[in-house]
Amino acid sequence: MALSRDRVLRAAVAIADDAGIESLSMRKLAEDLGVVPMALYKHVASKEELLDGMIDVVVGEIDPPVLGTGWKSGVRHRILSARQSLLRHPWASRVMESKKNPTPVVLEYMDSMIGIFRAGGFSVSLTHHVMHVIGSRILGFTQELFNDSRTVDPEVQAVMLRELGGKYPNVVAIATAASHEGESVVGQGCDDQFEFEFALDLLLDGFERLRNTESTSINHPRQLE
Amino acid sequence: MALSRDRVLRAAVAIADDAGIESLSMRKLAEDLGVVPMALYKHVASKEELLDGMIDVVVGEIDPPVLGTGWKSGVRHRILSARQSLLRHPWASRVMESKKNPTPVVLEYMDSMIGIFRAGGFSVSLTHHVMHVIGSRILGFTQELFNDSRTVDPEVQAVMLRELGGKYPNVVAIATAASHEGESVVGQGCDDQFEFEFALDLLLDGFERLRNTESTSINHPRQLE
DNA sequence: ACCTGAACACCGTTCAAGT
DNA sequence: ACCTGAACACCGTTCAAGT
Repeated sequence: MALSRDRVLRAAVAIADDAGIESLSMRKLAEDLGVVPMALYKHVASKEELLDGMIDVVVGEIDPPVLGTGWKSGVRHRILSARQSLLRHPWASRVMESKKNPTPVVLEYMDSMIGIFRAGGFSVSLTHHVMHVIGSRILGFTQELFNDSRTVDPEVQAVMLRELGGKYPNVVAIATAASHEGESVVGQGCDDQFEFEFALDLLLDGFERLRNTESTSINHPRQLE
Repeated sequence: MALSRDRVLRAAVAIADDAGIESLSMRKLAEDLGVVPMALYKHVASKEELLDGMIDVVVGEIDPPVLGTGWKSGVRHRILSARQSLLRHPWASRVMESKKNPTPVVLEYMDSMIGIFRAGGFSVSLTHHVMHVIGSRILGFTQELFNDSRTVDPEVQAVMLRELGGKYPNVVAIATAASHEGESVVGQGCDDQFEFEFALDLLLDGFERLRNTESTSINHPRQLE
């Protein structure tokens, strides 16, 4: 019955699910919990942090990675499970896209996804491209991960990286390799234009292949599993 | 000097570009224009309609389709130009995703994109799948286009379709073909789960091909043009 | 008939006053 | 020391009063 961060987050998710994210206000949330608005601020520092916590609830519902079934089915199941979460909480992807910094839970999700590709024999560099391709499709936060590295003191950055490397080794490996020219540990982040065209051409080539084989196929060129 | 819809929209886009979409309020916009807040409501019915108009400004900046260079380069240039617009106006994709109904300008953009694929020899059905794949990447509104068709009177729907068909023949062709079982003109819209898996598998197959050929290639398996 | 100030019903968050 | 009501600085939009 006592108020807790968990109870606050779950009530907020329920409001957003039922009435839409635009109906979620601190005052409405407090009312639903039978509490004075200011009481919420003991469990979340601000509405911003409330939204972060709500994203973590959604990401926490994604199935853990299934190991030993090959990278392709591993990634496939993970992404389809993520989609189920996002369908249950339609506000989540938009909220995710509106934030500049991923939460630890989101980083953890990305790290384990990267791990699946690496274990499947993908090079660090190819994994990086591939994460860009699926990133904006499934969870729209990848591109901004290290985008402020230019304005950060390189020494502070190195410390940050070493610290993060303990918890998210795969993410750090990708981010480090992203400096194509290698002038610094992280460089100026990765070449977004390159990544965008990489993804675009991957799709266009796929479209071309489908078009060329369509005559030998029916309506749906691919079976549902 | 006189206030006009166009001047209101351009001022709103300027605020969102400079200070972020969260800084855009009717009151701030009025102040920037040297006008009392209520004066805006003669040119836009509500903030919602203001946002629609702003999206139209952004979409209006996308280059018109280049004809006669083949579907692949046509689509490629169109999408890269759309990306430039969205980079100039970083708030635009999020606003677009938050709306349930596309504006006529957006429909027009989709219609001409579909036209490029059709002229390039893509079947209606394949064009439909392919639009789903790029839709959520480039402009995130495709999926919701006809999602309320179940709750609409079929007769009203038929009239709507005939009317729309004049302006957006390609969009209507795609939407009509989307009823896989053909029980009604539009049916219950298209099978989102199928479309999602179609896109996912297209990407996974592409990843696999890249992985398999990576040993014979260097860092970037694909040249920038 | 047109225009607009004040008002209404909200926000997220601060802060001082009360216990 | 803790808790919280009132207050502050905002919203989008309505509406009646003024011209």
